[in-house]
Amino acid sequence: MATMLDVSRKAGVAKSTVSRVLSGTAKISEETKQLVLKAVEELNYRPNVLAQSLSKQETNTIGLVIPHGSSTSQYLGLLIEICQELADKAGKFLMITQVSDEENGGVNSIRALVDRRCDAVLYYNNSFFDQYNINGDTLSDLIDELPVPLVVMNCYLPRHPNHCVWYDHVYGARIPVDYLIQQGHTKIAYIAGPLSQRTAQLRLQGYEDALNDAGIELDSSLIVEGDRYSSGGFSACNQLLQRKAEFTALCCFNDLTAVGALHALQENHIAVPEQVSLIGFDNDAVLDYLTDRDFCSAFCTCLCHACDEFVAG
Amino acid sequence: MATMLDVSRKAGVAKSTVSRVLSGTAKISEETKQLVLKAVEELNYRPNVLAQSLSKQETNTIGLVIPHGSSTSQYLGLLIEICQELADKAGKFLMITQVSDEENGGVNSIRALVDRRCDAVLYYNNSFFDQYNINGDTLSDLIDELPVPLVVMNCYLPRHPNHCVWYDHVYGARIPVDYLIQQGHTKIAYIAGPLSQRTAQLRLQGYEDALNDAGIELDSSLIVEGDRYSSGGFSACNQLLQRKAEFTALCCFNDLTAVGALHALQENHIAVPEQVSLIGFDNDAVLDYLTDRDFCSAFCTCLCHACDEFVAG
DNA sequence: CTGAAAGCGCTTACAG
DNA sequence: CTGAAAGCGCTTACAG
Repeated sequence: MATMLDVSRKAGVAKSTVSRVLSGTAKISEETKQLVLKAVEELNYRPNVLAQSLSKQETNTIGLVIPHGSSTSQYLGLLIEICQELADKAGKFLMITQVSDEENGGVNSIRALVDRRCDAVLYYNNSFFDQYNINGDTLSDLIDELPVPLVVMNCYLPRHPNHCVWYDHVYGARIPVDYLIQQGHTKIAYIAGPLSQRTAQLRLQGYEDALNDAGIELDSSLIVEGDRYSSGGFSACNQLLQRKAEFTALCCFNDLTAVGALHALQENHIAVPEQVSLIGFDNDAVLDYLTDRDFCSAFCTCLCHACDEFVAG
Repeated sequence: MATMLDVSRKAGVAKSTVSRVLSGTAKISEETKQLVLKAVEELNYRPNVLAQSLSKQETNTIGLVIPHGSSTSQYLGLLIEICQELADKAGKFLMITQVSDEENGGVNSIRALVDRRCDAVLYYNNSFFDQYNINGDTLSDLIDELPVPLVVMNCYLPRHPNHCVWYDHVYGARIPVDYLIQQGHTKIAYIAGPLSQRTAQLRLQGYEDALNDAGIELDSSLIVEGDRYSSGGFSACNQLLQRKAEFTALCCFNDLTAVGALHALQENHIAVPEQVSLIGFDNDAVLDYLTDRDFCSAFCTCLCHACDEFVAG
């Protein structure tokens, strides 16, 4: 591979002159400039970015750490797409790496990007998939320790409110419930996500808050735990039916759960939405492919917690 | 940020000694080793990977270029996941970057990774999404020119058969058709993908080959073009029905197309599979969420064209 | 076992 | 406008 020294020799100038021509940071006579460009062309020269970065003490690179095990998530692709677009606009190189399936995988990935001297690092905290999820304190410690900015997505860090971007799950989850109440429902059942997960806890909280604020008494027999997949929604809904729970509306942790619940209701000949109003969450792409689109979905289109939106379809 | 020089001074040894302790490439007395490690610890020292790479003339890094606009693709996440896993096993760092939405975006991304001295680069050619798709000749030229190996996925390069991994779409697409023929069907309709795309052409070819080899005459009125989405499958199927085409089986470019076709058949009160056998392609995750799973899917689980599989469900 | 020195391929004051 | 030299933070022959 040709180096800058090769180019300078071929052009009969100093290395520094080649550097100046290529960077355009100094006045160079047209004549030598052409000499240099010709040599660059002939040698098919490309600067070594590693050497440039080391010398300039900056890489013009943003690091992005994506979670492990998220191949099924519809968010991942969107996240990458948006980050790439913003990086392009800012003229930065986006260096993406995925967390490995090992202890401290997340921290290791962040450090790997810092060790490669990214000017800043973005970390998407996936509360669901990573078995080796980084906890908030560790993330906060990292932010304090690292020589470059670390921004964490999908996780609230009390010590570093300006270094994190998170969803307001409590608020987001209560919107559809408020809507149902507004429609006159009082017997509203809820199929939660896996309650060991914070997101699921927070959304359940939103459901409870909405009922409380409306003066509707909480009925624990109307709440069942699902697993965030359609199969969990199916069995959870069956549980509700078996215990003869009375409800006119059913709110679900997410759309997949709602799909499962829909199947269970259909099997039990309960008409949706005539007998039971069904509502999901996420505006999941899967909704486009349902034969029967009998429920609506609340969704969250923006990574910023201020932008939650709700559409009843 | 502490450098190796800082560590060496703190430990009272030479820079080279610190390097040797950290790399473990030389015998070092236990005493100085401890001195060095203590200094490393106290200074919270981390080696600069850029400097290491420049000095060692290798980065131990594999580059992966993923296509632009593929946020909706189920393959992307899986591709990343598998590459990451393999890189981990090999002890390599996987540097991922996404193609920008601009002219020469693909080539630029590949070069960006080479300029960062990746030891090898993987490029996933996405025939559907990239409007600025790299053509085969350009890719072959790149392979010849680049100082590191470039491997292209999802594209066959005649000049570099050992630098590409591709799907055998013709073969893959004929398998379900062969199956239908074997079941006794002779009137088999086909909803193609967008025929401006190579993948769609090749799969249609597979359909035609299967019929030819079985001695069944091709009937162009049984072939309609879709758009690879369910809406295209829906309208394509309606076209077939409007022209009163007679068929006992319907084969589709992919599963989304088949989902659309299913809706159209249902609307026209045509029972699946009693009156029409329906078959898709991909084993798309969307199948798990259908209320009526009345068709089966051929799928391709492996990136290697030798591993196509078929399951009739 | 350890150190001094050269080198990786660039950039950038410093001179002229 | 251009060159010689120092420096970015490492590794690795070369000595001893």
